[in-house]
Amino acid sequence: MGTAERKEREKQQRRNDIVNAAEKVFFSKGFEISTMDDVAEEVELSKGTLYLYFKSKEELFYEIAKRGGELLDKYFKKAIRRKKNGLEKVRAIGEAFIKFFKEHNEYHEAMLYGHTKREDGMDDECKDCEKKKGSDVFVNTIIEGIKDGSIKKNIDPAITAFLLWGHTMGVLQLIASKGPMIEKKTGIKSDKLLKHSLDFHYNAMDASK
Amino acid sequence: MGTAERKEREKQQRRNDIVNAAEKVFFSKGFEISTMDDVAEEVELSKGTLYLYFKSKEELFYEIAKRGGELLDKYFKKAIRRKKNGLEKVRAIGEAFIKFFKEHNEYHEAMLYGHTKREDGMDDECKDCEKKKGSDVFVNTIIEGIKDGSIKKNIDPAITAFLLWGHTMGVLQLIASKGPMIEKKTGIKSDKLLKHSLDFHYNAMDASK
Amino acid sequence: MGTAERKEREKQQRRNDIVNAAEKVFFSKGFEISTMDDVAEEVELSKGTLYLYFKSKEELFYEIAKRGGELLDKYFKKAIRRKKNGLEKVRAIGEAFIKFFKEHNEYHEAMLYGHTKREDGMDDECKDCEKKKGSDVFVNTIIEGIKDGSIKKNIDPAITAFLLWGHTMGVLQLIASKGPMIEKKTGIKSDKLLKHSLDFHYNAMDASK
Amino acid sequence: MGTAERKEREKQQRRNDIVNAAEKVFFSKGFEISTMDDVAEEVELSKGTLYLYFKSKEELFYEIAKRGGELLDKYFKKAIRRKKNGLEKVRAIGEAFIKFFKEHNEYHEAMLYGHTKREDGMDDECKDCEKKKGSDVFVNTIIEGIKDGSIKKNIDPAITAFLLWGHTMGVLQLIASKGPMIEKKTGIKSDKLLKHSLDFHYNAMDASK
DNA sequence: AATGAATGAGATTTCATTCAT
DNA sequence: AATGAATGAAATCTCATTCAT
Repeated sequence: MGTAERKEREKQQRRNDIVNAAEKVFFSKGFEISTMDDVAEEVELSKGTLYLYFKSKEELFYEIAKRGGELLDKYFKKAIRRKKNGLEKVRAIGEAFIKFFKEHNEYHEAMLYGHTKREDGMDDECKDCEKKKGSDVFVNTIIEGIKDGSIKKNIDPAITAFLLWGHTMGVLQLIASKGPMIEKKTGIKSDKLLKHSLDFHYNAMDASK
Repeated sequence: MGTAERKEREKQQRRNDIVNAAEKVFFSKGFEISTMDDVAEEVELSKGTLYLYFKSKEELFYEIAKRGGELLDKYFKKAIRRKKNGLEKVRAIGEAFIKFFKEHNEYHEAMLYGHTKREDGMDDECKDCEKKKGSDVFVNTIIEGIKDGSIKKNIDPAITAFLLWGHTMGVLQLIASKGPMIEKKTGIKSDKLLKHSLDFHYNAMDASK
Repeated sequence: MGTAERKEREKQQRRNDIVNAAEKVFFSKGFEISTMDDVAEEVELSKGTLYLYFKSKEELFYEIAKRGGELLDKYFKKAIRRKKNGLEKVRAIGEAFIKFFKEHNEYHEAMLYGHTKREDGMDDECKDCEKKKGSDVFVNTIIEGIKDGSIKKNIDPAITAFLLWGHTMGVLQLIASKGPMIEKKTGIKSDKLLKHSLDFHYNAMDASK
Repeated sequence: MGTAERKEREKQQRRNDIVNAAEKVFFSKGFEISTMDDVAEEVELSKGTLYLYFKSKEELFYEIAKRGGELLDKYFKKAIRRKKNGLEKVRAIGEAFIKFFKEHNEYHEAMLYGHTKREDGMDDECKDCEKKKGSDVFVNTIIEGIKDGSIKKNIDPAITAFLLWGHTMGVLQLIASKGPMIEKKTGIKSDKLLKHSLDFHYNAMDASK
């Protein structure tokens, strides 16, 4: 009794080990360059075994992006707890976003890649589930803010959420590729840029302004 | 006399031919998949010759992104002509941006790629020259607007330009990967999203508001 | 009492199930391509179990060829029943051969494969048992025909049987690979070719001619 | 002058070298088992180079079967020279067939394989060219024999040629797989079997009988 | 008896890059 | 300047077989 359960748990654990190893490799070498051999060596399993758990390199790859999304979602969830209205939650989400990429910059490339790649052939169930969640939080929070009066009534929640998401990603990306150069040339820190970007939106949607 | 000149011209011409061929191949097959063989066949030169003009596939690749940047720059230049003040110019630049990606969607992946990739080993001279130009237009126009009074004095030109750039790229990218889904789910068209994104900035910097 | 027997019966049954599944897989995918995984999935047993009953893929494979041979043998047995002399029996055997490959074309590749492959490492007990049977029928029938006067006395039963067998297989094979082309080019149907091939031998051995 | 020619010759030579090496490997290990690595090592070129000359293992493989066919054809051509009528030519062809497989038994598996394999994806130009030639010789010779009166008028040249071909292949094949066993059991030599098989046809088509 | 996770040696193929001519 | 043959390291994925439970 409980044997099947244990086995299932072990299987999940192994799957997990593989993703962990893949992360380690992918994060240190970059995605395109990393090979299944690298991952196999890191996790100390045979290459063949990898293919028992993931049917292609791509699938293993998406698992990482998914993880990033899930983790980001946790940041969001934690951030909006104990905030008293929609506007504050939006602000908190934005800050969580910044915090996430500060603390888990490794996921940046992974999630970006998920953005970039043409999406075909992936498990439909899994595909984008993380991004859906992410953007849903945005939309729902904005709607909440409109209802509770903290956010202006005349903005479109869907559009605003989409822009908030797109803008933040865009800035993060630009920072990733040009941040150091910007700082060198203008003295402006990446954090300041991000904060500006978010303030931009808060001010625009703040019902009290 | 003039022989050296002619030679130089021919060399440039050949270089150009190669980039043209590379574009054709890259745009039709996608970047990662395209091979130097493909390009060589398209341009009807031997693979070895390609390496006389570009020292790696990457460099050839960046040449395309550069072209995209230059073309975009032309769109900008044309857009701001005959606009009477900085604010209008900024607006025009934003619209030119949208127009550019509508008319030359092929460059999207190329320029995005330029954004994404870690930048090492590139010819320092070439690297980013196109983006510098692009963002310089933004900065200069904003400064002009501040001077002529059409743009609020209390904004930071560098930060604003950077955000304008990053936001627009971010939205474009999100549209590229999720645009169709967004339209299906919410009925919001990509154009509307982009326009919203730009209006966002205009309104925020418009000195008359 | 009877328990051991039942166990043995069950074991045989399971073995049978496996061969059935293997046939299904092999016949639908082709031999070289089929994998033990395919068979395991089809029979709803684990791959490991397959190896309890057959010590290699090859052995499982030969089991199918063997079955084909046994089935063919049944066709032969049935065909010669109620035939009054050796010559008629030979004719009947030939016709049974054609009938067999018409009705069980699936076995063609399997038996051919048995022909083609270098034979090493097979269970000596099993190897060729089916073909022995098959060709024995030929030899015995010819001997019978010589004894009863329906077949010429001056032919060598072993040689004739061997040729009958080889010729028929050769024609079947040629038909399998070139039959359609032949029919398209010359209008000659495969059946006609086979019949010709057999008539060839009957006439040559018919004592009354 | 002549440089291009020389280059072309060298290229053909190299192509030839590869096929030679492939033959050596394939003949000694068997086809399925042989790898491109084996061939590359034998010919002392890199694996990549092999793919410059042949676009797949299959194609390289077919080249060997083709060679076999061409060589067989030469045997045929040589055999029918100086024979005075169709019947004698048919007999000579049969003997050449036997001689060929005695002297170049290595080609047996190769050509058989060509027979067995489902034929798709091969260069249409090349595919079967050798077999076409081979069987055409048969048909033409039989027609010649009918015309010159050495072969019976009431036989169908196409059918007869086809049977002659199929029977001979079938016997050769059976000999290859069972020959030694046959000899052990019955004392009948392979040569005798082949001769019998051919005589069978000669007698049946000999107009003087 | 049955499982099924793990193996690991390889198979085929690709391609950026070099270099002798 | 141009060639293009050659390279060779890698990359992805497969699968018969084993073995601890």
